[in-house]
Amino acid sequence: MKKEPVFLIDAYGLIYRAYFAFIRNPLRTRDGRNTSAIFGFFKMLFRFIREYSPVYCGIILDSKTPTFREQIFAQYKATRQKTPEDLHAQIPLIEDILAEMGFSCVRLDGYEADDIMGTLSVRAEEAGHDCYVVSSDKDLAQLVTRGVRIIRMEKDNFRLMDSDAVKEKWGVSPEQIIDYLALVGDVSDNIPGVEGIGEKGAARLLSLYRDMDDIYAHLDEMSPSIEKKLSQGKERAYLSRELATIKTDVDIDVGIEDLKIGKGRPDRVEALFESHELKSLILDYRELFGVSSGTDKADKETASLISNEEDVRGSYVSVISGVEFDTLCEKIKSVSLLALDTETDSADPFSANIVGISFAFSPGDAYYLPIVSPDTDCLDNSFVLAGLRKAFSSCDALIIGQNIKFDLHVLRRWGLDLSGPFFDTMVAAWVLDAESGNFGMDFLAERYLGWKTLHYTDVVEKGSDFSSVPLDIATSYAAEDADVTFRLYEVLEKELLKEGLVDIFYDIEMPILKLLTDMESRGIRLDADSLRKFSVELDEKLKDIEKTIYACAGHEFNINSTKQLQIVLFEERGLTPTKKTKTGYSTDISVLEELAGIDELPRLILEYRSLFKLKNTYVDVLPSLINPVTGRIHTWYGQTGTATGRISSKDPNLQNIPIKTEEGRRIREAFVPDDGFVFISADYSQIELVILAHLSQDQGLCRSFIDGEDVHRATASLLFSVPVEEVSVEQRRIAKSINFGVMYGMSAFRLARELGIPRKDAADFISAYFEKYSGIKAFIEKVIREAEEQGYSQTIMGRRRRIPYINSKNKTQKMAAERMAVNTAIQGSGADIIKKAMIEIEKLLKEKGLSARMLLQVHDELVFEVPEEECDVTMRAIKSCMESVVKLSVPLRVNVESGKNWGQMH
DNA sequence: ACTAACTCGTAC
DNA sequence: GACGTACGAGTTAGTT
Repeated sequence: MKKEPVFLIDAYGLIYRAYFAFIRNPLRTRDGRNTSAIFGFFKMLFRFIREYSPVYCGIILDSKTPTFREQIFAQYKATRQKTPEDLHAQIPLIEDILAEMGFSCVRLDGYEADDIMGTLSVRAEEAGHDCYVVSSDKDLAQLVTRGVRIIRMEKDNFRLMDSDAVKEKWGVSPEQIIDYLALVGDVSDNIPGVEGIGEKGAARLLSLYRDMDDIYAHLDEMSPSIEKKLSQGKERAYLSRELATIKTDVDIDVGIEDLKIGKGRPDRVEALFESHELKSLILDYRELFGVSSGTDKADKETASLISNEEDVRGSYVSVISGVEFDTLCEKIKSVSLLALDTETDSADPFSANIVGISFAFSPGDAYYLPIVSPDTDCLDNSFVLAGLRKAFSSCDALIIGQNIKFDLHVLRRWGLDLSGPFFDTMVAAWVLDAESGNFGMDFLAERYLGWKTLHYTDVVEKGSDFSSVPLDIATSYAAEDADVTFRLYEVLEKELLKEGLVDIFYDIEMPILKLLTDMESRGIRLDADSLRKFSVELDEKLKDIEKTIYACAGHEFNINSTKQLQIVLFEERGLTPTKKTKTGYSTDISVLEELAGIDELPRLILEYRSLFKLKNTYVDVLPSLINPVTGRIHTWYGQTGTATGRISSKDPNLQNIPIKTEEGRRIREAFVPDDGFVFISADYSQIELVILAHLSQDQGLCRSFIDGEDVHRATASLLFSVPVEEVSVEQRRIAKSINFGVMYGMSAFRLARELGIPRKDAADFISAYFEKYSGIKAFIEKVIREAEEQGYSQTIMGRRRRIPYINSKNKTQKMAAERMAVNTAIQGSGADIIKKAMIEIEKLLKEKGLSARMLLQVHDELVFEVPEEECDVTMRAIKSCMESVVKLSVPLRVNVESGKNWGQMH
């Protein structure tokens, strides 16, 4: 009869894996001890036992003292991070539990677990047992023979690997693994390997030659570069081989019979699990080891504790019967607050299909309504849709959601329209603290509720989606989201009130949310054919320039690699670098422009770059983003994407479509209105400078706007003391640079570079500017002072942004913070104004019965699609609406134009 | 193979 | 070090 197999478990491998699996969300006892490693280790061990029912099973540990490998090579594992203290503390606890369970733990000073496993595997095989080494370390593959195999932990599965599997995975046989490792090296163990030989190269060499000696005996057959690498790395290769070789003859006093799992002491095991507050492991343990429960009392306590845990989760209801659904609908109709969250099969709001909807009506009272489920019959979809439609139409609750714009799209495409009012917890958190940059629900739950949520990745397998999550898990995840959203609402609502941000939130951001949803779902039409033609033209031009560049450089290279370009420009051609980056010399546009006068190549690179950018960022991408259902492009407007209050746009970003160059403008021209419609574009004239004038009340700046002058010309006139009509083109250019520079806190260094003048001259311009515009100087100082005192910068409508480093002792940080403070006051006010205008325009259009559709917002510009016959009246309405949305002490002017494409206007 | 950091370039 | 706010393409170096 065949002998029972012997299993050897690499304990540290499992322990590390368990600990880091929970690293973002560690398990802790009530008094704060980390128990992630204990929990994860035994979960995995139990799963292993369930699958393999081992009789012989040794738990093998690494030496606590340095091993012989460190003696050979001091750098061995030198780059490893030190074991975290809270992990280290769990190891003896794990050993204790294992001992009480009846497992033998084996370790030996001076040797790694690998060496012990190697030795015991040989002994097991000799004694006629099959042997399995449980580890995910690829080094162990060298132990594989006919009788020895390895079991790798992959995600949640165990994968058995024999000789063929090793060959398939690494391309070499188990006997060659040592040589393979010696050539490739190992980053985590800090084994050097041969420099320049990677996995591919090593596998190829070992398919041609038996082993390393064989390789070195035939160096003359190699290509020159491989030969060079090998001969230079010979010493390291042989050292690496020694390090990678697992010992199979360690002098250790352990026999196979010692590995037999002994009789455990269940009461002690359970007490230990209990002391670590890991009750679910007790159940697993009892089930696996067939332990009859201990005393009645302990049993009852445990059972009640476990059911308590389940009570919290179990109160989330899966809605799968008609009666439950009816009850849910009744609730929707009668409540005044309702949190909802949709689950979908994709993160893209314009293609995602609905998988389920969760609702919460008060803290803890949450429901999950599955639409699609892998393991449960759902209610008829059209029945559910009809029922929800009816319920929502007679619902007047405040609808609460996290990133609810997404849900609105999904529901709308499913056939369910919600009209609000809305409360978006993500937007609320952003209004409260835009600087934090994180508005994800998991983060907010932790920050505002101290609640650790189930994470999406805990529930959905990688590469899969929510439609394949079993109902009970889907319910605990989805209903928790709705529950947490509801609870966040309660906290955030109070915070908004306390911080005086209620108006911004309810009067601006929530109406904007609705508006953005409409703009996004309308989308915009694109003339894809014209772009495809353009793409071909660009491709030809690029190929030409590429050839010219190679000819000019004398060889081919990757033009897109700044690293290679640096070599070509600054080494081969001997050009002088004019600017540095963190990693080397800059090759950006300003540098190339300077060099273009001296050398031909930089000019070619400039042209190449601009065309390459156009083609790969816009021309080829935009047509691919046309939605097959609507035939239009649907951008995603980010309402929480900026720290200043602006809106952002992505997939595609329609806020950075080229306009400055003739070639770039062709892309704008590809944006066209629907048949029978024209575009209207309305943009604020110099809005940020107007705001600066208003906020600073600077006399000179206000004057030029009141008189309706060209501001840059007026600035030049003041700066150079010449009459307005005598300002030269050059003078206006300088004035324009300074006008913008001031709002961004530009330095003399930068201005000098931009204008190509000495730094001293630039500094003189700036000080002359502030002398003439003394009100601006005072304004900047005031904004900075307020930020220093309050910790935040404020806009015209009371929106705030925290300025973290405004009181920093570090001068660079401090100055950067000052620039942020000043710019936020201006840029953020601009954002406030156009947002308010958008809301007013939408209202006015509705009142007047005009059918114009707002499509795009580009910070100071709005683009509409209007029926041709309504064009003129709509243009007038929009203009007057935008100009009168705020009362400033200087006129706020708007240019309106109409056109048959986006590029035609301006 | 995937990810993060870096550089560059487009817009306002 | 040196100009604010975004998004995104491509390269490179580091990690699985």
